[in-house]
Amino acid sequence: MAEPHTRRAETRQRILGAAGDLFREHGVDGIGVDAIMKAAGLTHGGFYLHFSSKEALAAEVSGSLLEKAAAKWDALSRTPDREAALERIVTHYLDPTRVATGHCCPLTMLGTDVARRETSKEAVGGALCGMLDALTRVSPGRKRQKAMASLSTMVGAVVLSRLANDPALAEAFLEAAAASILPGKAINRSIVQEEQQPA
Amino acid sequence: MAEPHTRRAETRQRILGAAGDLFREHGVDGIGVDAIMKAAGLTHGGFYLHFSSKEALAAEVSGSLLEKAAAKWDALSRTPDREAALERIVTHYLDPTRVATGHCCPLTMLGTDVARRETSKEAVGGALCGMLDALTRVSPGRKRQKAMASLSTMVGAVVLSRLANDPALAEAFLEAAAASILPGKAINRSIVQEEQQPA
DNA sequence: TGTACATCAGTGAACGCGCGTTCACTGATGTAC
DNA sequence: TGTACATCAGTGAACGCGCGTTCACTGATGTAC
Repeated sequence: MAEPHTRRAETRQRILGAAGDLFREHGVDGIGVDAIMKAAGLTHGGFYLHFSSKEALAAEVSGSLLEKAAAKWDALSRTPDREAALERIVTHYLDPTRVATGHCCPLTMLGTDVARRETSKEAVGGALCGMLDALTRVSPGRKRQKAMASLSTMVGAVVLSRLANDPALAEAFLEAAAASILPGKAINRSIVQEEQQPA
Repeated sequence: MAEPHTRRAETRQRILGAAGDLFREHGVDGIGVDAIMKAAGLTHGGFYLHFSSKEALAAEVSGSLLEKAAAKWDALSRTPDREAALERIVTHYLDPTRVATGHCCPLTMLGTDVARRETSKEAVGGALCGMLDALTRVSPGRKRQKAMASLSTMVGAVVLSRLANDPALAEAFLEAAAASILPGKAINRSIVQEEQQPA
């Protein structure tokens, strides 16, 4: 239980995880290094053993969060039933409980933060293309332009939903977006919430 | 040239204007009160003569920026030719030079900041509904759901465009969004850029 | 018109605080012989 | 197996700095008589 470089790498991952949660909730400028380290169960002094600066951490967090999302979409998109895959991606992305609790796409919570930081933009570029590739694969006619519009709709709907102070309006944005991307589909909430409903 | 309450009100507006620019560029947490006051041609001490706190300023800036946008859309939407009005709103919103220079919709630049602040959310609620009303008025069939999806697409496209580090990709997001909202319309850039092109 | 006073917008020094970053140190684990 | 040393992850005090906010003061303008 004492591999040489394992402990260090594990700690690093723990810091990345804590930073991901806190950056999403408070924004990069809204939370300090010491709060992140405390959330990771450490003291602030050790931070620079793992990252060269807070900005470097922000870039790496943004990149890794988005890569995780891209990998998920990629896996979902490599299926024979592309129509069902698109529906799964969209319905999961626009799930109201995920949006309301803040467990939603990093693009919508860190988007402006990333846009203001050159290093973060670079770190995120590859994953963004990966998400577009996956979405293109399952879009009608496999049109990239269609995928870009759908992604825009999803991102915008989540941003607007989190910004609306009326809960009904917040949900309406998500539903309108889903209906516009999946025309003719009745939105099947049970797919998403299946484990929460006993009956 | 010395009306009693005019000077104070003018200064207040100057602070609001400077804060609007700087908050959009750096985020609310990314710029200080003293930088805002300096940009308004004042020293930082006088700030609290006009606003009770930085948070209060953030809420008022968000609200007033969005109300300005809502008023513009409202005026544009009250026209007999609703199809042309929609095209104008969308084309102006998605204008690549505006997006690239940061002179674009406050929703896309302050959205996450507002979503994290209860007072800002409240200040913005009315204007958001106003924008939706205007967009509904000029949407096909005057369907509110359609307007909500279109607004989502526009907001998301601008967010993604600012986040993409490849300029071609950045423009592609805007074009894809316009094409999806205005189907069958060839995008007429000359409407937007008419004063920049001599010939 | 002139003087004395009141009002008011703005100044700039000062405050306490929290931030990002550094660094001398600790203590646990791994290695050599 | 035991001792001596090296490595390394993490600690916590300390740094300089910039932040949001306060406040005693200034100087220009408005008002009273």
